[in-house]
Amino acid sequence: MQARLVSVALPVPLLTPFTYRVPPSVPWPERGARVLVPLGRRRMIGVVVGPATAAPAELEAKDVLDVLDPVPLVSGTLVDLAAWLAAYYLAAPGEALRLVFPPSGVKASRTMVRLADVAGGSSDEGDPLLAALRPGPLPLSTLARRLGSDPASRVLRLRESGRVVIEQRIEAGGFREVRHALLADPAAQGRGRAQVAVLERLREAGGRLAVPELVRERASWRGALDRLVERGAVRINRERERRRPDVLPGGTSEALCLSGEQARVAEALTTRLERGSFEACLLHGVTGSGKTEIYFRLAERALERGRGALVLVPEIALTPFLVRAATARFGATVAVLHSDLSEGERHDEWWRIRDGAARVVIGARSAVFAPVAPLGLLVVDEEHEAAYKQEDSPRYHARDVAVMRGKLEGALVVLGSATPSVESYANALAGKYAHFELHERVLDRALPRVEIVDRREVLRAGGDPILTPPLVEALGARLGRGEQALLLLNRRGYATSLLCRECGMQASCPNCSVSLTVHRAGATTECHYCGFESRSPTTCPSCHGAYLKLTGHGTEKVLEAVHAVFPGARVERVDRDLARRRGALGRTLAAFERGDLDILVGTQMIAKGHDFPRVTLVGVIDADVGLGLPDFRSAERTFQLLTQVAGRAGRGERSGEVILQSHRPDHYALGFACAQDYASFFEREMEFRRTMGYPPASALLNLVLRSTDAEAVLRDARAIAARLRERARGGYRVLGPAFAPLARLRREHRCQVLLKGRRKTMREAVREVLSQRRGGVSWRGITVDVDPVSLM
DNA sequence: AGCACGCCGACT
DNA sequence: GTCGGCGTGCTC
Repeated sequence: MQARLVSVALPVPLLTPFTYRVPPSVPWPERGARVLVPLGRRRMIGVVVGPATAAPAELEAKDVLDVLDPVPLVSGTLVDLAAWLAAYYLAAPGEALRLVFPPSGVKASRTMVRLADVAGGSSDEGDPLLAALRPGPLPLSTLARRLGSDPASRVLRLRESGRVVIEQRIEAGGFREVRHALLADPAAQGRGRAQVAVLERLREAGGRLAVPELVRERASWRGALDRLVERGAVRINRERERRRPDVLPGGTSEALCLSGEQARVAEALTTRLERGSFEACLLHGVTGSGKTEIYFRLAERALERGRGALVLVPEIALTPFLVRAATARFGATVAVLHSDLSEGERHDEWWRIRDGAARVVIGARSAVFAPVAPLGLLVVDEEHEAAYKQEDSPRYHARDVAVMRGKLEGALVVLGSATPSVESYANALAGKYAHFELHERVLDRALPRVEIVDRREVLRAGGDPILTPPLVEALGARLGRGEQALLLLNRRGYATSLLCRECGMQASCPNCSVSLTVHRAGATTECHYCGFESRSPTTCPSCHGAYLKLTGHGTEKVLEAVHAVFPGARVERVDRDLARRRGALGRTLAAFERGDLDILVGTQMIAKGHDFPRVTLVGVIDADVGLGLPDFRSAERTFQLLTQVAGRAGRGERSGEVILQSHRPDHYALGFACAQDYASFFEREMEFRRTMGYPPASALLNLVLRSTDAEAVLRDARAIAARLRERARGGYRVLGPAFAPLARLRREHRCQVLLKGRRKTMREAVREVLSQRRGGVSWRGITVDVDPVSLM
C-alpha cells in the first residue's frame, strides 16, 4: 500500500515544509487543513500544503498526531494566496499560511515547567528557579526572563532529579464564554432578601442577564444565585460573547449624490464589477473628489450580487471617518480589523467574517487576508501609502497582495489615491490597470493658492526660520477671522540633536547609529528607532563641558514658537507621541473639528484622512524633511505629503492658502506639488528611476544581514554578494555589500546587498545561495526584502 | 523560532 | 570536578 504522506508548513522560519505520515487512526487531511504534528521536542499546529510523494531520504517521517480540521477553515483560494506570497516574497511557507488563519490558529506549543508532586517536597532549597515555580507552572521563556539567564540546562537537571516536570502545551485561544442567568420559572419566588432582589433584577432585564454583571452590582448576590439555580428557578447558560471593537458613533447612512463625473466613473466601475472577473483599476482622484462614496456603491453592488467586499486603509486610527461611515452605511455586516484590536477581538471579528455574518471588511494591511468568501471587491484606499508594506517577515505589500487575491478570486480590485504610487501609475499607463480619473472636487471647491517661502532668504535677513514673516502674517489673519490653520512639520520632538559646544560631541543612541532627539523642552533625549530614552545630560558626557546646545527643531518647538508669537491662540500638537496616549489623538482631532482649537501643529498624521472645513491655511514649516534621506523614494514621498496636506486647505466654502517653507524651493517635488501637477511629477520621477534602475524601471531585492559583530556581518555579506554575482548572468546587478544607512539598530550591525534586475531571476538566485549557506534551512540573521519600500 | 549539544572559562 | 554562558546545527 502506498505510504500516506503529507507536506506540512509549520510556523517556524524554515524554507521548506516538512513531510509527515498520516496514520490510519486519523482521517486524510485535505490541503489547507490544520494538523497537530511533533517537531523535535515540541508540538505544532501546521497546515497541510498537499500530499507528499516520498519522505526525504534517510528520514523516517513522523506521524500526524491529529487532524484539526476535517474540512479546511479557509478557502482554497486563500491557501493558494499564502503559497504565492511565500514564493514571491521568499518567506517561510508556514509563516505565510499563518496570515490567512485566525489569530493563534497556527502555532507552536509552549514548553511549560511545573513543580513535580513530590510528597513532602515543598522546600525550595534556596533555589530561585524552584521558588519562581512555587505559585504555578510557567513557560520556559518566562522563566528565562525572570531569572535573567538561560535556565535550560538547570531545568533539565531538575527534571532528571524529579523535581520539575516539563510539558508541551498548546493553549486554545478562542471564544470568550460568559455565563448568563436565565429565569427558568417565571413564577419563582425568592426565599430571602437577596433571592428576591436577584429575581427582580432578572425580570427587569427581561429574564436574561450576564452573571458577571449581576455579581458586579452586589457581590452577595452570587450565593443567592447559586441557591436559585439549585432550586431550578434560574438556569445558567454559557454563551459566546463577541468582543467587539469600539466604533465611534456618528456618520451618515445615506448615500451621497454623485456629480456627473463621479457618476460616470462609478458606473464604469460597476460594469466591471458585474462582469464577476478579475480586473485591477486605478482610481486617481484628488482629495475630496468623492472616492469613498464610489467604494461604498461598489460594495453595495457586490453585496447585491452575493459577494463580499474588502476595503483596506493605511491606518485605521487616522481614518475614523471611513470606519464610521461604513458602519452607518452597512450596519452589522461590517467587520473592522486592525492591529489595535486585542487578540480576542480579532479572533471574534475573524470568525464573524468566516461565518458570513460580516461581509464588508474595513481594515488595515493584514485585513487583505480576511476570510470573506466569495469575494467580489477589493479596495485599497490611499494605495501609495508605505504603511501597506509589512516591515517584518513575511514582508509583503498589501496592495500587491490585494491585486493577486483579486486575480485568484475573480474580483474587482480598485486602487484609490490622489497621488498614486509611481508603480501603480506606471501600471495604469502600461494598460495593466484600467485608469479612472476624478478631476473635480466635491461642491466644486477651488484648489488652494500655494506660496513658497525660501527659508535661506529669511535666515539671511535675520528672520525666524520656523515661523517666517509671511507665515506669521497669514496665521494672524486667520486668528483675526476665526478661521483655522494646520502647521505641518514631519519631525516630532523638540530639537533634532544635542551638541557640545566645546568638543563637538553629539548625543547619540547607545544601541543605534543615530543621534538622539530631544523631547520635552530639552528635558529628555530619545531614540526614534529603538525607543531608548534618558534624561538629557547637563554637562557633556565626553569632555564634561558645561555648554550644550540644541539644534534643529521638531513639532514641540513649533508649538512653543506659536505660543510665543500668538499667546492667545488655542494650539495643540498631534504626533506619534500624542497617539501613544489612549484616546488622546481622537480627542484632540475632535476638538479641532469642533472649532475649540485655532491651530493644529503636527506631523504627517494631520495630513491624512480628516476633513476640517474651517481650515483655510496650511503652513509647511520645513518642506524638505525627508528629501535628505538616502532613499530613492524621498522625492515621491515628499510630493505625496505636500500634495496631501495642501488639499487640507479650503475644504469649506472659503478658499484656502498654503505656505511652503523650504531650503530647496527649486526641487521638482515641491514645484509640482505646488502646481498640483501629478502627471509632470510622474514624468520627471520616472526619468530618475529609469537612469538609476529603480522601480518600476527595474525590480529590487534587498538583503540585510544582521549581527552584533560588525566584521563578521561584513564578511558574510561579502561572501553572499560574491556568490550572487557569479550567478547573475545579466539577469540582475549586485550592489554592495555596504553598511545600511541605519548601520546599527538595536545593538545589531546591519549590512546590505541590493539587487536590481529581473525579480524572478533575483529570487531564484537568492533562494539558491541562501540554501547553500552553512545551516541553510533557516533565515536566521538575514532579512530578504522583495520589492523593498524603504532601504534604511 | 526553539531547543539540544558541546565547548569553554570560572568557581566550590 | 561541576556550573552556566555562548556559538552552532537541526527539526519531517
